[in-house]
Amino acid sequence: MVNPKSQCRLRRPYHHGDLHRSLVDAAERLLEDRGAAGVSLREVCQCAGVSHAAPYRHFRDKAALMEAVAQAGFDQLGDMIAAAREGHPGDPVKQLRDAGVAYVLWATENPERTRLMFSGMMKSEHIDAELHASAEAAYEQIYRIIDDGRSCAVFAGSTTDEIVLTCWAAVHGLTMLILGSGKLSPAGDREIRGLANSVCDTILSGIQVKVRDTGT
Amino acid sequence: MVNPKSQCRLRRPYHHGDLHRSLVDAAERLLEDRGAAGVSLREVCQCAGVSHAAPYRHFRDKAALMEAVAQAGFDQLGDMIAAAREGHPGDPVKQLRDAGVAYVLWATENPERTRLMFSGMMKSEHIDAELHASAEAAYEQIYRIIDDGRSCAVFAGSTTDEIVLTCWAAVHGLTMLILGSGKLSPAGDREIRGLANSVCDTILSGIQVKVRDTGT
DNA sequence: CACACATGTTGACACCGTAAACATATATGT
DNA sequence: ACATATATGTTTACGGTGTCAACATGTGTG
Repeated sequence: MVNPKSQCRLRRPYHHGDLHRSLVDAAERLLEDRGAAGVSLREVCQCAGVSHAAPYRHFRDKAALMEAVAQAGFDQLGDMIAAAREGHPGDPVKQLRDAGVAYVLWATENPERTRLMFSGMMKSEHIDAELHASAEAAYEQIYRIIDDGRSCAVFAGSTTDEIVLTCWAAVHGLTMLILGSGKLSPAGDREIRGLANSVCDTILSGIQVKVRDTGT
Repeated sequence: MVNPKSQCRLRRPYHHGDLHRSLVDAAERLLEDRGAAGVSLREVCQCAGVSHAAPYRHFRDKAALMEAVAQAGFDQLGDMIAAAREGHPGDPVKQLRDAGVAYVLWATENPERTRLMFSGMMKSEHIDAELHASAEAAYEQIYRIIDDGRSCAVFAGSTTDEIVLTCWAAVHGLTMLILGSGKLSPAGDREIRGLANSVCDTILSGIQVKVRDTGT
């Protein structure tokens, strides 16, 4: 039941269609190649082809818009980890390794989004419930890997949560060091993969049940 | 050789004395209880009792001022780690554990400064050489711990740098998760200490030379 | 077809970072 | 000692930003 007029509505209808989405996309693009400090709401608007006050019909704040961007990031990141998990059914070690590498790779490919996700924005105040849920979902993926590993006596350690925390911390920390310090700024995926694997190795050798060493 | 006038110079001499320092201090205070987004150069000025353009005699930028704050942070952090190292001479395991705990504790006590240090500010562009040096010095402390540990066959692993990276990443990652996600927001030092120790344990059990298990 | 409502626009405001022109205190050379 | 140069702080001004209120324009519903 399409209004005949809408068939030839080719240029900027007064109503934008899906501004919410367009704004998030524009903000995402702008964020990734200008850095968080360099993204202005007004430019996002201009980039989405609307006036500078339009976003206020869809987002409470500039902060709220950025929260939406962060949430989208968490969803993507969670999917990457989920994929790693489903890629090696029944093999928690490989799952964990792949998940770690995927985490680092995604983050280095989306540095600004990653920074946004983890620093400050969601810091306190009134984090949106949805954002929190998305972040939780990503965490959940790793939790399952570790929990499976403990069920089949592959991983050892006091608590699942404790192991998850350590793994997440190690991978996340590596990520942040790569993104942040300028100290580590590996050129390509290959080197990043190497670092990620190295960190995962150490962690794994710390949480795997020790293989009985029967001497030479 | 004091000018007689200067003896009774009790209120605001036209020249501030040590504005550089005052500005860094004010920025630090303001940063820690308003968050990075809420610190305006103008308010820093007002807080230091000078006009809003005064900083430009001492800092190229607002960014440069924040870099100075970050640098001070790295110096403090490095000192904490150095103290942990010197607290247990000849015992790399304890050194590493204490350093890790000190790291996390300092960071949670100075959350905004920590966020500033590691996210974005130093990201690229033209990081000040001094800042880089301070960050490097902190890293150096951990390097020495690991290197000592390898020298006396306490730690095992391919490269010292690789182990340092993993340790730093794990501790730094834990820190960032505590600060960032809202997921972990431990109330007091006790719980933070517990988490830090837990992470350090796992790492240590991954990098220590395996004790020969001779059976039950 | 009239009216309510959602969505987008315009204009205004206070604030911010920055720069140029100006003022003042200290240092330096003679 | 005094004049002058330099370092440091102030004033004024400008463009850009986030946000809000008033207004305009479509869309849906009786």
